[in-house]
Amino acid sequence: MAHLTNCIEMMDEGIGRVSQIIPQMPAAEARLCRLMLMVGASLEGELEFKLKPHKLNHSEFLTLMILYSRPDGSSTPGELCEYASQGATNMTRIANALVKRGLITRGASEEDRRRVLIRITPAGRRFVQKMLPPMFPRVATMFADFSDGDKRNLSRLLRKLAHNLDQLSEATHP
Amino acid sequence: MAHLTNCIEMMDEGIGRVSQIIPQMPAAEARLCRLMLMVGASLEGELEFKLKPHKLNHSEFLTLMILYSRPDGSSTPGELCEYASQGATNMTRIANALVKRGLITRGASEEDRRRVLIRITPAGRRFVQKMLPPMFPRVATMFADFSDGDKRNLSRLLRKLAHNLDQLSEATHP
DNA sequence: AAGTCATATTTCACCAATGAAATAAAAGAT
DNA sequence: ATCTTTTATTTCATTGGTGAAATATGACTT
Repeated sequence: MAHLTNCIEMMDEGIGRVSQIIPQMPAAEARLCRLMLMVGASLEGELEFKLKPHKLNHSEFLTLMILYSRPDGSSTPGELCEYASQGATNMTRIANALVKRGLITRGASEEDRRRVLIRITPAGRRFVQKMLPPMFPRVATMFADFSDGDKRNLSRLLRKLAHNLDQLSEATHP
Repeated sequence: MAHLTNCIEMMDEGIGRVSQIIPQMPAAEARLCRLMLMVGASLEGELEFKLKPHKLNHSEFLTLMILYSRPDGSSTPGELCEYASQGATNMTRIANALVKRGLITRGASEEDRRRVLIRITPAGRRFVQKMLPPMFPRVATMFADFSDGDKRNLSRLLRKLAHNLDQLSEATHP
């Protein structure tokens, strides 16, 4: 039988029993949390699996994609840190790796010479355009049996949850 | 401004631009993937944050909770590996850590003496019962503005996605 | 009884990620 | 002109997970 489905079944029963011992527990919400965590981890695994042949990890891929998606194909380490949710140390490492492979370049900014301008190269663009399309079928398959309404709904609910998570972390680890 | 919301906005624009360059891309589905990955990672961070004061990591917590949720409070390393999605080596480590803290015990099984019976201790139960309730408010807050229909829908859609992911990985990395 | 399979642990080596602190360089403020 | 702030890099130590191979033990098969 399939792994994720197995774990979910197990989790359902487990939470059922725990909420009998501890009735104050918000059982439905706890289930949703666990579901999100499991599916998220599985999706993460899926992605890493597809990236491995290209010798990219998630952060490198994300960084490259951010650059690719920029109108001018460029950004700065600080900005990339923010959007790729990485520390500065790690971003330096990521940029090093991508520069070494010729997918991006590093250069000093004209206006503010403290800043470093990171720019995707033509080779970087070609690389993305070559590696992306083979992923499409699998992504499409994941949502193959989702109606348009399903997709809209999932999108809406995830965004709502994201908003609440932001509020939470802003309130506590500010 | 809030971090996750920021990243999502950025992602939305990025995918919009990429799908203009590469029109075959399943843009809506790609968005859902990224959303899942972002929210999942954030939730993971939330959880680790709540576990840190108790000096537990996610795998240890999950293992302990599986035991706690069992009618008889016991399991075997192999089974725990499966449901906690961990390798055997890691499960040995996890069990070591929990035994050292007196939260579980290890003993030989009666029926099959190859097996090791892992059992949660009374101290382990008390530990769980003490650490769990303080998490409830935050979990509840995450879904505070979700209607019952919202929750049902999210649950349904995540399970559907989980099922598809299982199919996918069964077909490819079998 | 011998051989094979199943279960768990240990050891070892390794890689990925993380993050704090020190450093460097340039911009901005007073 | 000096001090402060911003930005990026470097260094270093640590953590966490991973995985292969060897070992030990007991069960199952014939």
